[in-house]
Order: sequence, then C-alpha cells, then structure tokens
Amino acid sequence: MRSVRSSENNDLPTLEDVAARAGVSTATVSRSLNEPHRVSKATRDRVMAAVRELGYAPNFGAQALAAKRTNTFGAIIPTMENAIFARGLQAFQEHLSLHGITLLVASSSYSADLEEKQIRALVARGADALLLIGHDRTPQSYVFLENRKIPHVVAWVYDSAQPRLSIGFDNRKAMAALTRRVLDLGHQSIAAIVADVSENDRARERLQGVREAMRQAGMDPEDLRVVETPYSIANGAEAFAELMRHEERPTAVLCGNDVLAAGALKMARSLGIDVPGEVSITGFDDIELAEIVSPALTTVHVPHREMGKGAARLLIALRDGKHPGSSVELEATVQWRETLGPVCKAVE
Amino acid sequence: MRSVRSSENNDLPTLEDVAARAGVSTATVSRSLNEPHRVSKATRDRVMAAVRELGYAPNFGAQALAAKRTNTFGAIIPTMENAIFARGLQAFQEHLSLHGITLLVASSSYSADLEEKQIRALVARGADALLLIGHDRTPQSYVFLENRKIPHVVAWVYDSAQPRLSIGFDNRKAMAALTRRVLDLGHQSIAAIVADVSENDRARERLQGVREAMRQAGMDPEDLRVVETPYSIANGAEAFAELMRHEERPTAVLCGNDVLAAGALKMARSLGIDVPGEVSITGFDDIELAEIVSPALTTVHVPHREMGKGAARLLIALRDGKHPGSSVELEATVQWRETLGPVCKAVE
DNA sequence: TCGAAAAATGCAAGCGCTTACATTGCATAT
DNA sequence: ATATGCAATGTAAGCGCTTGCATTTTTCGA
Repeated sequence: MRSVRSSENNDLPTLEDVAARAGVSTATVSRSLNEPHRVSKATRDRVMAAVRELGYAPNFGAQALAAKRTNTFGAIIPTMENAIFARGLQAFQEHLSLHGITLLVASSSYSADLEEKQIRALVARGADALLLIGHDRTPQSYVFLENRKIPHVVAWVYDSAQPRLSIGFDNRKAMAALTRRVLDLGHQSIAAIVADVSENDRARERLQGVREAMRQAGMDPEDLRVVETPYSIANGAEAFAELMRHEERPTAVLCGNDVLAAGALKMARSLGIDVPGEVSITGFDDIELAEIVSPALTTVHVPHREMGKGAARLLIALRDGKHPGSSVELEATVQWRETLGPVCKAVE
Repeated sequence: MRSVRSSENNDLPTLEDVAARAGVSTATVSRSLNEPHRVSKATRDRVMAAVRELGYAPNFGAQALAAKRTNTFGAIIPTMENAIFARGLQAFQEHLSLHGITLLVASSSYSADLEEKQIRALVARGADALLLIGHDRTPQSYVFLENRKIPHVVAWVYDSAQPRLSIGFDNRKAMAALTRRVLDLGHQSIAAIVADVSENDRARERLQGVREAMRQAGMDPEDLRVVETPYSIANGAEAFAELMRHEERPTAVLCGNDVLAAGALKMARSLGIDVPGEVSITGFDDIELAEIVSPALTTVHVPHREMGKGAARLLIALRDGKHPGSSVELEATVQWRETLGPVCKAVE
C-alpha cells in the first residue's frame, strides 16, 4: 500500500496539495470549487491560481463517495443502430451538459430483460437519474428503481392512464389520426407492419390506434392484416413482400416506424409496385430517412428535440428534489409527403 | 453528518453489513466478490447468500476510489445525430460489456475544442480508457492523455505514418480506389463535396485520395472542384445545387460520406437531374441509408463492426497493461450500386 | 504425530473528497 | 470600549471499498 503523502510523490495533485499551495484548508478549496460565493474573493483567487498551477482536477470516485452524487445521468434506449432515438438523445445530452451533467448511454436491444440488466449496471455505475423509453418493463425493474429511489422519467410516450412521470406523445392517438387520413382517401383494405408488441407499449398503442380509427370509420378491426417483425429495413422489406404475396393485396400499408416503412418502400420498388399509385405506405417517427427516400415518406412527426430537452428538465428537477410537475404531453402530427395517396381504381 | 453506523439505519446495505451477516470480515467479502478463487467455497457460499439476502450492490464511488479503476470506458464520436458511427459503436459496446465494462458516450460535434473538453470530462468521470475518432485533435488533448496516462486508441483511420495506436482503414487509399473506378468510366469533369478538412483528417485524406487518383490518371488535381460543408443531408443538397449552377457541370460528384451523398441525390431528383445518367454520385461509409436511397448509392464499404470490436480488444489489452500489438489496418472496399455509371454523351 | 508450507482469513490503513460543527475575525450596534 | 452577529475559515469525521501484511487454520510429507 502506498504510504507516502501525496505531496511527496508524483501522483496527480489532490485537494490537499492545492490547499497547501494556497495556504488554506482543504475545506476552503472544496468550497471555492463548489460554492464559490461562500468564500471571499481574495481567497478564492488564490485557490484558483493554485488549482491552475498544479493542474488540479477533482477525483471522481472520491467526489462521488463523499457527495453521494456523480452528476451522471443514464439513458437506456432500445437501439443505437438507427436514428430513431438519436435526435432526442442528442437534445437530452445538450441540455444535461448545460447543467454539468454527463450522459451515459446503454441500449437494451428491445429486450425487457436486457433493459433490467442495463438499469442495474447504470445505477451501479453511479447514475443519479435515468431516462427510460416507454412504460413496458419487468416488474423487478420498477421495484429496483423504487427501492433505490432512483429518479427516472419515461419518454416517447404519454399515457394519462399511467401514474409514472413521463414526457411524450399519445402513440395511439397519433396513429389513429394518421389512419383516419388513410381511410379518408378511400382505402378499404389496409395492413400494418409493426414491431413485436409484447414488450413494447409504443408498438402496441400504435397498432391500437389503427384499430380504433377503423372502428370509428365503421370498419371491422379484425379485417386488419398485421405482420409483426423487429424494426429493421430488411424486416420491413420482407414483411411487405409477404403482404404482397397474398392474393388480395392491401391498398395501404401502415408501418410501425420509418425504418420498417423504408424497407417496405424498397421492396415495393424492387417488386415494381408503384407507390402510392398501387399501394400507399406510411411510417412513424419522421427521422431523416423519411425525407430522403423516394417517394418521400408520409409519416407521423415526433417532437424529438422537445422530448429530449423536456426529459432533461424533468429529470434534473426530480434529482434536485424539486417538484417536477406532472407528465407532459407533446403533439405528434401527421407529416404529409408522397407515399400516401388515394386508392387508384385505374390500375385494376 | 450522519453518525450512526450503517447497520442501524435504512440506507443501502454496505460491505460491512454483508460481512456481519456472513460472519466474516469485509476483506473476505470483497475478495469473494472480486477474486472468488482466493476464498474457500464454504465461505464464499455463505457470503453470496448474504449478498443475495441483503440485495447488496457495491458502491461505485467507493470502489473507484479504493481500486483506482471504474471499469468504464469512454468514447467520443463526432456526432450522434446520424448513423455513421452507430454500428461501430454498437459493436464496441457489445464487446466491452462481455468484459464487464460500461461504455460512456459523448459527442464532439466535429469540433477539436469541444472534443478536448469531452476528453477531460470523461476522464474526470473516471473513464479508464478512451476511444477516439481520427488523429486530428488539439495538442493539449494529447498532452493531457499522456500526462494522465490514459489508455486510448484511435479508430476510423489507419495511417502508417502515425505513431499512435489505431484501428481502421486507409481513407486515402479507399477514396483513391473509388475515384479510379469513376475515372475508368470516362469521367473527365469531377467534383467533390467534403467536410471541413481543417480539423478532420478523415475528410482530408479522402480528398487527397481523389487528387491522388487523378494524378495517377494523368489529370491535374487542380481541376477538381471542391465544396466544403458540414456533414448533413441539407448541406449535401445545397452543395450539389451549387455545383450544378456552374455552367460546366461535373459528370461525377464524389461525396465525403453517405449523408452528403444522400443530400446530393435528393437535390438531383428535385432538379430533375438523372442519376447516374447525367451525373454520377458516390458516397462513403456504406451506412444503411446508402442502400435505401434510390438509386442505391455506390459507396465505400467500411468494416464498422470489426472496427468497433477490434478497438475494444485493443483498449482492454492496453488497460490491462498487456502489449496490444501494433495498429491494425482493415480493408475498406468499393461497394458498387447504382449511382455510378459511365459518362453518357447521348444527353448532350 | 509433528512441523513447515500453503491456504484462508482478518486487521486496519488508506483512497481524495465533502460537510457538520467549531472557531476566528471583523463590522456594527450599544 | 464592549457586546453581538455574521461571514470566513478551519477541524476532522466519515463516505464504502480495496489490499498489504499479519495471523490463523488447514494440508500434507516424513
């Protein structure tokens, strides 16, 4: 074990070194750094000079241990592989860094079990608070968060039925609005390509939205053809192909997100199916991709940045023991582009 | 200040609580957890039972403070907004988590100054090692890394002239190969849309690659028209429009990455310019986007996942004081798709 | 059966910082 | 002058864990 005092060796400078150099106690140095107003200007200047001369930087572990906080927040998103959460996360991070908070990111690969592990890992690493996506997770996850009293907020969803603090939009309502637009154009035979709904409330709500709109339009929700498949371009393409193999083709395919829709669009092209002439395709999320594909994707615009920033704000308030207010609902609106059109009888 | 011992209050259980419950010393508990082989099976079982019963989890700060390591690595990537680094980072993370290491991600927005700040922030947060992108950064960044002896590896580039440990591909060579393909098709008038090359060696090398290929083909590199602009779809589109406003239009536009190329492609479409009939467009990176756009992008395929995994391996070796070996060069190959074609005289 | 080496365990000193509480110094009111 | 209050600073006790060294227990060859 090391026994020499820090001033006698060549390790990194410590608070004590700074204190010695500035001719004050370690307490004063600590305060100069963390609560400058509690220290006289003269002393503070002297301390700061010493800090600079020594190239001092606080030791993270020691700080965390003594202060019982790390100034690190965690976020667990379903995937980093595509851009669905990128913009929101970027905004989240930007807002956090304004407050001197660092962001730690982990991904759960859309698995509740893996997410539970990641929650534990991030908390073990000292995350002061957590950003989570969606309400669906293992009961143990919630128990753990409760027990450890970890401030957390759920984003990407708003569900007034859920007691938990959240910021996002009503996935069902948004999808229902989009579906109404589709039905208004005369589509009678529609299909949906969605993610596995068993552990994903966003996907589930979106699907419910479609059914709800059908019901309102006097259609039977049972008639909706649904393909469940993990989010990816390739899967979207495959699912679309499957739908098209059926003898009675749908005239509109509603996809659970833009990635699936992009895949569907790609497959339509390679099958020589005209979009939106023969089949209309819609997405959800309005990521950059939606604007790039051709024809450009009609989708649901999601307020990524507001969500990220709002989540940061809520979480900081929560961590500081302030009352964060209640869940906030943002609007997700239909973004009209080119892949949605009226049913075209001419083709038949 | 709290003065009661942990066993008397309702805080989280500590090592001491576990030790008391198992009837051993804290040292034995610590060893059971970290070096199980140094403890007899009987004791270990008893300790583990106590751990489970108490729901014990080690305190991160204390562990970091005492062990002088956090089992956390950091990565600083230029941007999280698009998918350029996503796949590589995902692979990096997957490999790290196999070794019980958590990943901390920060983004520098392609700014060397900001990157320096992020480096300091991550190190302050206890990152044991860092993944960095490209060789270009402030001298102070390198001084800092040297002084603190932070293991680090540079990814996304391989440059035999650089002494620093790196894993990646030769950007210049890859771009030169692509350019040769372009020139072989008869293109005489070519242009490039690249990122700001002043703080970005990848962009610089790619540009040099184009010039090198031109020189080899007996052309004057001075004839290359170059537009510098930050990576984004919108900027790619704008740059392309600018090139097309010129009276003598290039017949091929080489873009610094797929995002710029996607923007260019989008603009070509809205200007009614046929790709690759009138103008060929190429990208770089081969992200998912490249396959989605229509026509599909001819680009340079980058071994994202191998790079991420390899970087993790190098970094772990480095941290453990083992000899990681030397820099590794991976191959980046031309990915032929649809946006590159021969010069079409017929149009004129 | 005994002694020595090896294995298992315990002891306790830190790791570098924060912060409750004590002390000092100084301006202001009396 | 003296008492009073407050701001500035210091003192020192932890925070919960790891680990070098000391001590105890076990193992095993002779």
